[in-house]
Amino acid sequence: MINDKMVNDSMESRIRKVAQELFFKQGFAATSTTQIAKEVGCTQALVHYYYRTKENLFRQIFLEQIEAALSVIGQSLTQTDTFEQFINCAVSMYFDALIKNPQLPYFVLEELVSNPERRAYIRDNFVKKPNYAMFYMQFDALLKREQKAGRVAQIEPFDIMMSVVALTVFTFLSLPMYKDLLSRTDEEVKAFILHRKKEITRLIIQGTLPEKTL
Amino acid sequence: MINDKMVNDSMESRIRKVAQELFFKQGFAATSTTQIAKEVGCTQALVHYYYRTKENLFRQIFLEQIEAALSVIGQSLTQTDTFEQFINCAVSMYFDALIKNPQLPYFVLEELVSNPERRAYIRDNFVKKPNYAMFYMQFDALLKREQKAGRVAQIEPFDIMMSVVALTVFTFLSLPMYKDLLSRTDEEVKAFILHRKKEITRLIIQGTLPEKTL
DNA sequence: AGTGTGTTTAATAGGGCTATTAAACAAAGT
DNA sequence: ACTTTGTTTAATAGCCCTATTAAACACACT
Repeated sequence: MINDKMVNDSMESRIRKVAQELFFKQGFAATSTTQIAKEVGCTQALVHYYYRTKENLFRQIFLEQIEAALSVIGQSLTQTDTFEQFINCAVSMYFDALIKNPQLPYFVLEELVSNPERRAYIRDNFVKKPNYAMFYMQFDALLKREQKAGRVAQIEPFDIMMSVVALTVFTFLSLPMYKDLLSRTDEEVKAFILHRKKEITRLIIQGTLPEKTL
Repeated sequence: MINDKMVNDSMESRIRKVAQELFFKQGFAATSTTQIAKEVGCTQALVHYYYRTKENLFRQIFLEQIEAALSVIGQSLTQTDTFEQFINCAVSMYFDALIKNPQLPYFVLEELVSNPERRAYIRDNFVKKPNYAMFYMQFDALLKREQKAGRVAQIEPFDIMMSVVALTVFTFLSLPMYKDLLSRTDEEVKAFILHRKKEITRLIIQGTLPEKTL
């Protein structure tokens, strides 16, 4: 059995892989090309040979991750019909994606918060792109349809999105604190994530029921 | 009119004030004592004269902020009787506190996530202290009482806390993105915060209603 | 005037960082 | 055998950082 990583163990990809791990763990500022090189087992000059600048190396990794994260969201819309189905599906897919990549939320947050230029870059290259607008319009249409049918309360689509993202993302942001402050084992952390997934789905669905049914 | 800051404009406190602003804006790693000194208008040696190390200076600011943030939570319990009142009060106080200090959530998050030693420090000095446990027990008692009375669904107190904190904190974490990615004015940002405050309160209250009333 | 105390600066040691450059190395093509 | 091309290293320039030290400064007390 030969997998991707064994085939692709060139220095270039090893550097990239190690860099990603370290950037995820420590952020951009706290990670040096020297440290990356040491962990890879090559000289620091080689990191610059392949990627020229640290910023360059970082940007490649960052954009790839953003793109992957955004693509997850779009998928859940094509597969569902009712609002409840959509929430179930979206939260589930979101969680599954982040379980495989639990440091992603913090990584993206840190680099977007601490660097205004990166925000400008994301605005111009993602938010303004038709993909994003289309997703939002599709979601808006689904929601309006369900609201007309009396199955969902009159809440702004943006509010629902915000709440779902907040609850989901924060779960992963808080993991290091949950683990260390409350002295939890890895097993307990895993159980906590799955528990929150269920509770978040429940909260959103109940919280968006129309008044009539209350 | 003479206020605190005018009276207390000694170099020591000016350094501390500037340091806090910069740590808030940029985080620990990205802020240098040289930069602090430049902004204050003194030599970098003076920063070390008063605080000896950068870590020391940081820790003083960090702990003060944590302590202030935690004290806010406790207050809302003493003033309320029903669960709905409590949620209203807690979210409101939380929001009001963070509106005055919008960078606090990111600041605390960053330093807790990126530094395991600080987590250990917080665990030993705050989580294990009776204050925190007492708050949790009080909340637990209030919740159980309301659940018995059939006014609140059977949800774990920890889940409710997590959801409230997630929704509140994330609102402020996302502000830079909300502003820049969606090109919002400061006025719009302010309105957004107040809007989210209302929606979050609504979501939590409706999301914790017992089945019978649904 | 002189002494002491606390504040501030200039200078610097010592280290790590990014990025570049020239040289060594390896493998393939001719 | 020689050249070419791509990979890797060693060395280093140049910068910024933290922390320390000795010296200058200011002010109060006697």
